[in-house]
This record gives sequence, C-alpha cells and structure tokens, in this order.
Amino acid sequence: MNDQAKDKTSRVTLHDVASAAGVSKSTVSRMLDERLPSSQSRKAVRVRQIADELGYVRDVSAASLRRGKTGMIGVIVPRLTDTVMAMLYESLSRAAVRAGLFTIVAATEDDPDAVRHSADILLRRGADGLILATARTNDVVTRELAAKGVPYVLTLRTDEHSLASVGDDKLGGYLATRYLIDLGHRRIGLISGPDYASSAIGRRQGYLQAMQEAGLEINDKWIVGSSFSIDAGVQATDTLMSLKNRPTAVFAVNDNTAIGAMSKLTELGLRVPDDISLAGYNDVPVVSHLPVPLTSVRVPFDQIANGALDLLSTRMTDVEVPVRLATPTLIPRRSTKRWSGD
Amino acid sequence: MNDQAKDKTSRVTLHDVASAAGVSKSTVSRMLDERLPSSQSRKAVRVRQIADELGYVRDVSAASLRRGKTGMIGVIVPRLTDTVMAMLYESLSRAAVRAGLFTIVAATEDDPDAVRHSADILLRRGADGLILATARTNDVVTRELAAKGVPYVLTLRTDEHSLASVGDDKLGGYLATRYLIDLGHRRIGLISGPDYASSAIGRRQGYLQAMQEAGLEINDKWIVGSSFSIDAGVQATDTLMSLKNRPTAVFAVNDNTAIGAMSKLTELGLRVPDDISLAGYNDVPVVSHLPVPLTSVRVPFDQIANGALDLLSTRMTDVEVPVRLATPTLIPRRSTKRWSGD
DNA sequence: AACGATTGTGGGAACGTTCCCAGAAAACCA
DNA sequence: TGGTTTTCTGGGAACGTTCCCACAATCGTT
Repeated sequence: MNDQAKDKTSRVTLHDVASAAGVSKSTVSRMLDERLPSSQSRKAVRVRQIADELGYVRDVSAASLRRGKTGMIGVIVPRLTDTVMAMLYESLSRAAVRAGLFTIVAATEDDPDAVRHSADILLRRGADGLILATARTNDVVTRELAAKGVPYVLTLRTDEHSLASVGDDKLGGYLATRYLIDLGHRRIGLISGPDYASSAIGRRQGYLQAMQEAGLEINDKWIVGSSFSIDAGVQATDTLMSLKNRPTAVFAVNDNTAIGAMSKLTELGLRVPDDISLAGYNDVPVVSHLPVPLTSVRVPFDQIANGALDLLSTRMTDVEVPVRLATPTLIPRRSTKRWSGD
Repeated sequence: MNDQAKDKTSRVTLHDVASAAGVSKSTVSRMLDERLPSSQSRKAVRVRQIADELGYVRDVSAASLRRGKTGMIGVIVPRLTDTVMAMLYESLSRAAVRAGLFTIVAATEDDPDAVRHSADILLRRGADGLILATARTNDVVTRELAAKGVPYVLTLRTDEHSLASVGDDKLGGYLATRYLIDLGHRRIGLISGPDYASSAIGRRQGYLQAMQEAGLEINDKWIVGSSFSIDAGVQATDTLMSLKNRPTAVFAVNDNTAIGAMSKLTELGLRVPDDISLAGYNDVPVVSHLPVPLTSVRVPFDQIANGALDLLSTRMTDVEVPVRLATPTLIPRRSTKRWSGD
C-alpha cells in the first residue's frame, strides 16, 4: 500500500512506523522503549517487526533532548597511549555497551590542570556522568564536580572521599613483595611511584607490610620515588644501583618503571634475573614478551570497570560501600629468580 | 534585577539569556553560533558576556536535533591497547577538538566482522561520519557504507578505492631497508605482516625496491608473513633463524613484531645488534626504552589525523586527491649495527 | 531627498522524541 | 450483571535549538 521506498536522505521516524503499523506514535514509542520490560503482546511484536523492516533507528539527539539524558558516560584518563589506560578504557567501553550506555573519552595528556577542561568538554557533549582515572590525593576537581551536582566516580585511583572502583593495590604490593621474599631475597628495593596516586601509595603499603611481616630490614634508601613513566624507572634504578649495599630484587610500582629499570640494569651490565630480580605491576601485554619476560601483578580491569559503572548508576540511591576493591593476582615470570647469596 | 541563582537542576537556556539581554532567542542563537563569523558589534559582545555570566552552555542534543548533525566523528580501530592505534586516536581526537568536532571510538577487538557492528553503534549514536583504521584489501564494509551514503575515510591503511590518509609505507620500508644496506648488510630478512593490510604491503614494496636498487639478492625464504602481533614476530623470527643461510639483519613490519623478534633472538642466544640487526616500524614510545633501544620508523600521526579529518569534511565537495601520504622518518638506535662479516 | 540594497531583528514553525493525561478497553470481583 | 479496578491507547504538549520568513533599520548612491 504505502510507498516503501523513501528518499535515502530522509530518515525513518516514529511517525513512519506508526502509520505503517496503523497505530499512534505514542504507542510505537512505548513499544520500542528499551527501558520498559518489552511486551510480548501480538501488537508489540508486530510493531517491532515493522520498525525493523523499515530500518527505523531512534534519533538519539531527539531522545536525549526529551529524556534529559544522553546515555553517555565521560571517561577521563591521563593518556590513552599508556597501555594500562587503554586496557581500562576498553573494559569500561565494553561494560557500558553491555549496559546500553556508551563511553566518550578525553585524555589530559598528563596535565593535572587539564582534568577540569576535559570534564568540561565531556559534560558539554552531554555526558550524564564521569569516570575519572586521574585522581590525585587532595584533588579539588572532584569537590567542584560534587558541588556542581555532577555524578562521578573514580577508578584505578581514589582520593579517600569519593566513590571509587579500584584494584586492591595494597594486596598487590604485598603479593609481589612477598613473592620476592619467598624466593630468598632480603634486600628488596621499591620504585615507589608518585605520592599523589593512591595506587602507588597502596602498593608501597603492601611492600612495607610484607617486609615487616618477614622481619626484614626496611631501608629508606631502598625506597625511591618516581612518576609512572619509563624514564622515571631508569632514574630510580640508577639511584638504587649506586647504593653501596644495593638490593638484590626490585619491585616497581608499574610495568613502565619496570621496563625502565630493565633498560638501566642492562646498561649497567647487570643481568635480570641473575644479578637482580625484577617485578612490575599491571601485566600489560608487552611485558610477557620481553627478552626476559617480566613478573607482574595482573589487575582485573573488567571487574574494576564493571564496579565503576555500577557505582555510577546506583550513585544517588544507596551509598552502602563507597569503594569497590578488585583482587589482583601475581604472574611469576623469568625476571624473578631464587636468591641464595649473602 | 533578575534572580541570578537558579535551581541547580534547571539548565540555563537560550530563552534565559535572551530575556536577560532583552533580545529575542533568535538573535542570541545567531550571536552564539560558532559557525558564523562572530560579530564584534556592541550588542553581540554584550549578549556573549551575559551568556557567559549566566553560565549558558548549548544543549548539544537540541542543537543536533535541529541542525541534523551532531559534530561527532566515529573512529573504528582494531584495538586501543595497540599503542599505535592509541597514538592515532589521540591525534584524531586532538585534531577533531581543534576543529570544533568530537570523536567517539569503537574497537573491533581484531574481529574483521565486527567492523560492521562498530560502524552501526557509532552511527546510531549519531556520528556524522566515520574514520576507519581497520581497512583490508577487498573489504566489503566500505562498499556498504558508500551505498548507505555514510561519509567515511580510511586511515593508516587503504583499500585502493576509498579516500584515505595514510603514511607513505613504501617510503618507510625503503628507508629502513636502505639503512640496513648502508650499514653493510647483504642478507636482510623481512617480517612482512599480513597480506590484507596495505600498510604491510607498502612496507614490503619499499623493502623490495631498496634491495633491488642495491642489486642484492632477494630470497623468498627471507620474507616471512605474519600478523601484527608480538607472537607473530616470535614465530617469524623462529622461521628466519632456522634458515641455513640466515639474514644478518631483520626489518619487521611494526614494533610489535620487532619486540617479538627481539625476544626470540634472545631466547636463541643471538645478540642484538652484534649477531643480528633489527629494525621496527611506528616508533612506539616503549621501543626507545628497551634494554636494546630499537631502530624504528617514525610516523607523523598528527599529520595523518589532520589529513583524515580534512578528507572527511571536504569529502563531498571536491575529490581532487583521494589519498594523502604522510612522510615517515627513520630513527636509528642501538638495535642496528654495521656489518662487516661475510 | 528618495530610492534600492544591505544588514539586523523577532515571531514562530520545525527537528523526532518522550511522557502526561484523559478516555477507551479489558479484566476482575462480587 | 453492574461496578470497580487495571491496562492500553492516542492526542498533544513539551524538550532547547535552529532557521525560514517577513519586516524594520541602516547604509549608499544618485
């Protein structure tokens, strides 16, 4: 009856579906509403089929305008070229799509002041809420967001007053250090990462706990601050190795610094693991394929991502548990070896 | 006069700005339209200032609905955890924001059939056009997109019939190979990547050209196919090194396979660069920090990204030059060394 | 001074949805 | 059966913009 071949430019609207099905657009709208439990009535099934045949796709702009929400979640990361962040974002993206949502991402390019700007961009684009992987202790941006009433959660790192979905960094740090201890190491160095990141702090706490538990000396000189970059690992290792009573094993706050450490050790003519054992954190894909595969701590990013999305959506309702902890696991590889010397 | 403190839930609309400024919303709309040359008239300046003070931000959903376009560009990549793709996406994202646009991204997780699905998701979300970094030769998806009238361009790889912004892979392959030749190598192996990717094919052509130009023997056994993964680099290197007349240098289609190669070489007890010289492609950040820093070919991703966006926006108007080529440069590092042996 | 050409203005109709509301239909119960 | 509740329907008003159109104001030019 109706001319089925429309202009290829003109889009199929609810109205088209409605008149093709002989019902009102209100009815069609209801029957295609993905939020309502989808009715199985004869009419509903028929309408959905007709919509399908006509190639109807909801106009998200119109829907968002009317609904007052876009179904988009903004994600802010330091960089996407940091594989850890890329893994996290892929997990978040998958989790969001599974929940009928969609993520948009902005990178601050490691500039802490850019977080505000990134948040702005994402919110202007219509993000319903934000997930931040850029948290620093005593961060003011989160306060600002809260004041503006923007729903947000932190991930990977926390600031002790926001909702957050993170890995259990203290446990991870403990596992790595404990493993080195169990291998017979007594002098264990720590490339401890930056003080502003809760993840680094947690891993350090785990390190300290493992050392204390084993009754080992904790030498301040063996704990060297750093950023998360490869270069920082190079620097820190230089410092550690120039100590007169230097460590026989090093636990690095992340894989990047571990890679830097490896590079420096090689340069110094020290062999991994024969002279020095080395462990990293995050288990980024590349580390299992290095000439000497790196022992690392694997973090369940999918679980962390799910937790973050979960917290974000139930944010307003209940505030039961403010921080979700995901359990990491140790992946031993060739970069760590039993120590029987001194 | 007016109560400036609004409900924090109610948003500031054009209408609010209009009545605060004593003009009509049409006028305000025009004066805030970023596409028009912004008028410097007294009234325009005042209206913009008032909008600012009131904290007005345009509702993109409403604007998109009316304008018929969202200003969002969809980007499809195989994975974001591949640092090359992350670098590309960051470049695209920056370029888009600079142009007043915004990118959204979907990863196919290396499944070629997922491209269609990813395109669907992005288009449903309102993308005005697509940038694909997933092209394969004889790809049907691009045909489908063209048939549906979806504006798209390819990047990094081309399929010989779509608009594309890519690096000059042939030149890059030539530069790398030529460098090895100039170092004195005569038997040069190629880890050549997958046949479906124009980038890999181009680099191979560059390799062949350099070898021919130098009058060197081209041995089919020295050219080993692979994917782009680290593991593929391991496999290919195993094959290459088990040849009786094995190469003294290897050019790998990308940094991933080069890393795999390094790993395998170490396992075989061969030293880089003393026994074997090794060159990669893309100059991903990590390769300059490996225990033996890798010689690689740097690709101007920013330029490629700009080209892609450019092609996408001028797509419909002029079709002058269908493929943009960006020039790569060689970055020599310690993994390559002069060869004076046989 | 009168005229057309240019520029600026505000009213109001879109854009495609959702959702409120009133009324119709169906289901239930005595 | 009659009455009450419950479910289902379609009309139509939003949501916040943009953009067409008609008209007013300004500007040159003779």
